[in-house]
Amino acid sequence: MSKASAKTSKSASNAAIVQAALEKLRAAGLRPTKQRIALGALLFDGRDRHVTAEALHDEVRGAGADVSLATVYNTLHQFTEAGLLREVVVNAGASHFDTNVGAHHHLYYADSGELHDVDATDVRIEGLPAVPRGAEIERVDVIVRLRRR
Amino acid sequence: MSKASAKTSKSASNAAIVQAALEKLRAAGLRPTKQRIALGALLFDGRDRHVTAEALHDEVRGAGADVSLATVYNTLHQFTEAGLLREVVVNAGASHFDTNVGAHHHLYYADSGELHDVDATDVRIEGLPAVPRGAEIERVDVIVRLRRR
DNA sequence: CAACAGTTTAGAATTACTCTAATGTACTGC
DNA sequence: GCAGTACATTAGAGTAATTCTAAACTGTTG
Ligand SMILES: [Mn+2]
Ligand SMILES: [Mn+2]
Ligand SMILES: [Zn+2]
Ligand SMILES: [Zn+2]
Repeated sequence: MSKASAKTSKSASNAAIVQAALEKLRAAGLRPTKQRIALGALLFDGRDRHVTAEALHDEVRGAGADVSLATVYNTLHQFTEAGLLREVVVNAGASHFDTNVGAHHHLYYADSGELHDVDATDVRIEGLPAVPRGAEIERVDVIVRLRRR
Repeated sequence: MSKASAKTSKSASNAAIVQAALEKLRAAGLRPTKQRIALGALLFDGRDRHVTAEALHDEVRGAGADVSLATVYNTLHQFTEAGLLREVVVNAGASHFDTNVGAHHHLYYADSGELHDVDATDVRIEGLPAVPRGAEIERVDVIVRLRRR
């Protein structure tokens, strides 16, 4: 594979991903700026990802885009409000933003910080108390904390 | 009730709580210092409590003891390591330290920050994937996030 | 009660994140 | 195409929670 063709095929697949990101942004009523497209292209490529603001910032800059950390935070929160991401808190240090917005739970490797999804349709939780009056459930999170043996 | 007798009875019940805290510390191999006893007396009075470092700091100083914030943090972590407390992370802002160290889950009121315990013996979680090889479960947390309706 | 290990503390440092206010850019209507 | 405007980005300052440092203090042991 020549350098040129590699570059071309990379550009081609990028173009499709960028296009998809752009459409997601429009559908969410967010202006498709250069920065939001760059971040969206990394986040909305079909994989289930769990990113930290810092990690995503490093990643987007590594990919050649010039996006400030403030914009990464702004964008992660806007995406979350738009329902394109979900915020997951597993440790006191930092929030993780999750590209899987369906009902699911997590396996958390405390030592590496890795998060893995567990589809919620397979999981039944029984014996929880009745929802207190005047309150409603926003979400139920199950976190299985794992340790390497 | 006279001022004097109120003071006496308060001192008497305090003495019992202080004594219990002191024994807990010795059993855990922690030197029973003035600061650790003051914090222990607040934490180990039999109630199930969920405190933040800042809140406990305010509380212990309100009770007349002179304990620095650094010591509150040190002590909360030492108590946690000793199994006298457990750390609960429900929001990105701050850690909560839980005096209930038995197996249990939480109801979390997102708006007020309140945490309520749900005994784990009543709760069955089915359909979780097998524990990955090379890993073992350290703990399973269920957090029911509630919103006022 | 001396000696030492363990503890406390003020204040500086770090980390994750938010805010401010100035500059830049995407959309709308012409 | 080209304002005009509302929205977006950003550097850098600010904040909140927590940790670190290193000097002073205290509980325990012999
Ligand atoms: Mn947030
Ligand atoms: Mn901790
Ligand atoms: Zn997930
Ligand atoms: Zn609890």
